[in-house]
Amino acid sequence: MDRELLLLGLLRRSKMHGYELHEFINHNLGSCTELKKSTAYYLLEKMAAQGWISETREQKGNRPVRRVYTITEAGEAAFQYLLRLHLSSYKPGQFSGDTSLTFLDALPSQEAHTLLSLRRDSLVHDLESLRAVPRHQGSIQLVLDHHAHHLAAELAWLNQIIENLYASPITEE
Amino acid sequence: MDRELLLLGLLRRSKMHGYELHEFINHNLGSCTELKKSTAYYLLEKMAAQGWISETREQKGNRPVRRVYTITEAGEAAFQYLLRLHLSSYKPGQFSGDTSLTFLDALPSQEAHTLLSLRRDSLVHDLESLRAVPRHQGSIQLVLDHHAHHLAAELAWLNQIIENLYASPITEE
DNA sequence: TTTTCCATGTAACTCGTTACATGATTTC
DNA sequence: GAAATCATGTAACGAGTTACATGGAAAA
Repeated sequence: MDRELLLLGLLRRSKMHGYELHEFINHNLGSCTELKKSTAYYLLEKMAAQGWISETREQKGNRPVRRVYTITEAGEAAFQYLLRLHLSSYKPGQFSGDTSLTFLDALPSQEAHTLLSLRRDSLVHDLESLRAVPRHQGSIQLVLDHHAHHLAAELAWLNQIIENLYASPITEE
Repeated sequence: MDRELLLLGLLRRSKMHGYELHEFINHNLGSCTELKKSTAYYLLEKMAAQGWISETREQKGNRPVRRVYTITEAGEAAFQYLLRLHLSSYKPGQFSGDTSLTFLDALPSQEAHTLLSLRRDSLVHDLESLRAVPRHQGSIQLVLDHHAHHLAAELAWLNQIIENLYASPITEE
């Protein structure tokens, strides 16, 4: 229902074909959301069958026929409904690698330190590349900011944990 | 691979049966992680087949036979491997309802305000119930803290957005 | 005595991914 | 002429959930 919303929302702006949608998402939201090509095609077919979008065909030269999708009235209604539904409630979801944290004390604190430092590195890397993304207009930027906000929060937290690991080892070994 | 790690980690502490594992997770980590009963049974069977855990049977009175699982050497090795693997890298994942944020500007700012306030309410509720959880020892507490940290970050962010919605409406209508 | 808890199981299903295959077109 | 891009498609798989079914035991 989440990815449907995404596709509907994009089709609301302008009609597009599958490849185009996938590309747009990857380029503009790739750092926050992922939508595989096959998933896009799959969802588009499904939504077309549901009557949320309608399909017209285009062809250029000898290339595969483009299936260009337009949002329908039913689709617009679904969009409006889903948007409100998702906006109005918070579902925590999982935070990155929490499970492994559960067992951090199974490791010697020195190794825990090393591993978490690696984690921090990959986090910093993500954060940097996110900040390198050019600004968007409207609420797309909101999503990017949101993501960055969380990464920053995670970084702060990680730093604190790593520091504490020096101060008071939590090892059992 | 994440839930496997969780089950292995718990079985490392003491042997348990499926129901027990599920209950432990729900009671102690329920606010951060979810693991459905059937998923637990399913994974336990799979891991037993893989040789990561071994099964013994117990029975009390006339109740269904308990399948009690013990971690094997192979399981311990897997645990050690998976733990390091997961600890050492950060995978951002999705942040709550980001998709809907992408299209926030499709709503009149007053309604956006109302909806996000609702979202904040549910977030505050989650945060409060998380803080009501009694403290645990060791790194289980780490996970709870981590979760709380993120909820707090999300709350701060949401508050800021909601405020901005007053200051400078982003509506198109 | 009715509800909740204990303890399992399983068949069907959804969602999404992986890993392929095809073939024209543009760019280097 | 090789590589990347355009544009689709599909079969098979995996993880996890839903929804169901079974029954004894303990608690209200």
